[in-house]
Amino acid sequence: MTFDKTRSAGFLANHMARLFAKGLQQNIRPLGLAPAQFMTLLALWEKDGLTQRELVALLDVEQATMANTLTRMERDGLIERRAHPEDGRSQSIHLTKKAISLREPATSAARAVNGVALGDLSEKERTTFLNLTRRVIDSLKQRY
Amino acid sequence: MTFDKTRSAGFLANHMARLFAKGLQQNIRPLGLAPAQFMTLLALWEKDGLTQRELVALLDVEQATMANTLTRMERDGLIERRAHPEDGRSQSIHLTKKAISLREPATSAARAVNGVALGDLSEKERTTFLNLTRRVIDSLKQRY
DNA sequence: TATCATTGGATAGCTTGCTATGCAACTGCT
DNA sequence: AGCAGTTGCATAGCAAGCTATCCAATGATA
Repeated sequence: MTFDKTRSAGFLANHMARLFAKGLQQNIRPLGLAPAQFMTLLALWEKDGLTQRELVALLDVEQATMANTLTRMERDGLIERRAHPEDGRSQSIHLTKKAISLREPATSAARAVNGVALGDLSEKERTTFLNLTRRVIDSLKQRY
Repeated sequence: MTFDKTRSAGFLANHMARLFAKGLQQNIRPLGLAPAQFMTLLALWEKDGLTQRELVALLDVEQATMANTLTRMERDGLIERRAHPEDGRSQSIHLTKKAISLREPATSAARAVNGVALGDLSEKERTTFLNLTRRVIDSLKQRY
């Protein structure tokens, strides 16, 4: 059995992301949220009324992915799509009261997951980990 | 705009994994492979004839996920499911000639992606990155 | 031995990602 | 003004992840 899962960065990245998603999902499911919805809310909590195009740029997902996520969020009463005053093609995305009220419980649930994940690392190691991860992301983004 | 994507480990993990998958997909698509199929092949190249249950344990995905991936791989002529000689419930998974012949090109394609991803890191930093990632995975696995 | 619990897989149904297309609204140019 | 290109979204269709269920084969035990 020479197959070593622990030596490929790609394999590890996939595994880690799945575990993060699993933890986050467990924690925010009681709130009626799914992980991608939470990520989208993170952006909208900071600045309500963004357009889909702006959300795509902020979260770095494909436009089609965002369109579908927004449709589910609208269905779940988290956002409203309003006609954009200046551009007939686009819409601005606005939070509902429900979505606004979820900010505190949802972000603290997410912080809990991050806490578990980094629980075994020292403060210095955490910083190193985040910095290295950012650099890997940058390298990948440049090429792909 | 206070929303800082670069400070949440979970957010970064998701982003990094998506970029890895994107790069891998670009590189192995010409071979007729998809990322999860490649991961599964990694295990089977090392040891042909594993059962689904063993693959689930090795790759740490849910049984249902693996069942579906195997179905697609069977459809694509990469594997065969054969009746297990000792247990009527299970089947052993065997590679086709096609799958065996893909080992070299596919693994070198994957190595190329890892190379790009870690391209900006020193040898020492790469080791550190992999070690920290493994520790994060361990912490998450213990709790979730 | 007959029953009950466990185990290996399959299936249904959902989210989130992707690529590929199509369409309508805007922009720029002549 | 009109046409061509660009841009913002929506939709279709697929892969891969998950949970929840179900079924059949095995195993354990009364």
